[in-house]
Amino acid sequence: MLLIDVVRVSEAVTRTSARLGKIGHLAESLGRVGADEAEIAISYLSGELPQRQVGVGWRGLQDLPSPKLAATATLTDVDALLSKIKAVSGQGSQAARKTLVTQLFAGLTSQEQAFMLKLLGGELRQGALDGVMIEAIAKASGAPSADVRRALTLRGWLPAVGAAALAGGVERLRAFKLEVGRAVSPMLAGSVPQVAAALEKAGTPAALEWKLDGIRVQAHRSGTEVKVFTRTLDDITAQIPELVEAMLALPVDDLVLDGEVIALRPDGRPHPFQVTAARTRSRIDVARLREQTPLHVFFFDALRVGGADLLDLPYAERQAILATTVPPGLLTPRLVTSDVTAATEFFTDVIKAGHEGLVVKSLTSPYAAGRRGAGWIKVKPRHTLDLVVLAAEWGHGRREGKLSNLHLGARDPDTGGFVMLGKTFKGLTDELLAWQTERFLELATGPADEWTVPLRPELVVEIAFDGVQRSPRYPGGMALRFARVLRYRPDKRAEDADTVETVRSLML
DNA sequence: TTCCGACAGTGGGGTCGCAAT
DNA sequence: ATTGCGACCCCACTATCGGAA
Repeated sequence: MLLIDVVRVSEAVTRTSARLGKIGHLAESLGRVGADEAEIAISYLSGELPQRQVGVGWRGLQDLPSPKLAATATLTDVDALLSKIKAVSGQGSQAARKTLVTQLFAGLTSQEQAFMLKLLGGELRQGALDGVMIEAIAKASGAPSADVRRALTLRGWLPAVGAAALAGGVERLRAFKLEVGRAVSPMLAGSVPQVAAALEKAGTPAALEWKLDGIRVQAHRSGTEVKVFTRTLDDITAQIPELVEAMLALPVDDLVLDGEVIALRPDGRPHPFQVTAARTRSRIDVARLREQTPLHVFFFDALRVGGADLLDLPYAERQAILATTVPPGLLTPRLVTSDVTAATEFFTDVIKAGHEGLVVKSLTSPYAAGRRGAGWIKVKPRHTLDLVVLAAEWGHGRREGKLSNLHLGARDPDTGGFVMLGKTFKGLTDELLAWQTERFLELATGPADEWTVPLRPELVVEIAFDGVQRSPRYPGGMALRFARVLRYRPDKRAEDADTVETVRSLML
């Protein structure tokens, strides 16, 4: 199949707003693709590369050669070149990489170039990713979408699942099994602001578990072989020897467990997330790092124990098996209750212990990939501050032409000025977006650059956030984590905004 | 007819490893 | 030695579609 065919389908999908229409376009093209190119087509049309990443980002895509006139590149051609680029990037030669990128784009028409730019930049924006592609695969192959989803959970990579479905329909899909050593798509959680609401959604009794602010891990053991995967299915086995040892110490030698690793202080309280992140990303001299900053693992689910697959069991049963498999010290603290008061107390306890919040889980739900908000619901406390809008940035995509991203500042009584604490674009409705664009342009003090409009510091906005973290970037040495807009405060003036001292007192 | 679950889009801060400067 | 880039950890929220109620 030619790349141009895929590009035309992507363009049609982008133009079509109805989801069923998008699915129709995608399914039609999957019906035409050959078996040897199915994985590539599915990959590209769901916005990813078969290589996952090739070491080329926006910077490596500057100064591209002029386009060809005739579209002759096949999917196989393009895929082979991308594999070469990935290999060269791995060896670290920027010049060789640039040569290959130039070669790739020199073989494409302007239409194809535009597509590959978006694909490599991870910004396809055609309104269809995995969720829509699952339905398209189902439609093209004649298999129920539930079977496609199920296979995706077990295999962890949609193009392989799609190619199998196109080649052999539902039978091939049902042949996918959990394989120890190969990552499974992890189950995700939705979120609500209150414990009571979470209980209601999950159904009672529900399991309440401590939410630890660390790194999600999926640990596999087959005999003496252990592998550890992150939420996005990257292999981080080498970075976490503590977890490897913990897995090998278990009395069962064929298992897959789900949990969280986190760096704890000697007193058992958690380090800031940044400490855990740094530890789990470091690959050099891990032996020394683990002495300074040991990682602890807390398991909360069992997908396979002693050769038995547990994914389809209700959570309560998986939990019971987990509890007999791992020692109590490695289990995530939990409480099973129907009582809102008891649940609220448990929430208070976990916050007092310095952790992030709770995950409320239905006792009856099976282990299902991707589906946020179904069986697992997280609850976290929310802080708020009244901050001043210092500047705004022009938005992209559906926010083009709107001032979108806000620069937030706290008042500094010593200087009479404001100290920037970060940015946010979250929480804005279309109406608010339109209003603020108009209002900001009245307050503009002149464009600083192409993207940012500095403002007279007059507007006060109420911001919700999860915490204050140490920042190497911002002048006050601190930044807000997960800041989002709650509402504007027209009743407040900049002089009424919260101060840097208030913010500093929240940083621990 | 209304409601609501799932999905995609729009970006945020921090950190590491590596190549170029 | 420092800087910039790519990748990947953590992530919240709104708009929209279409099936469920």
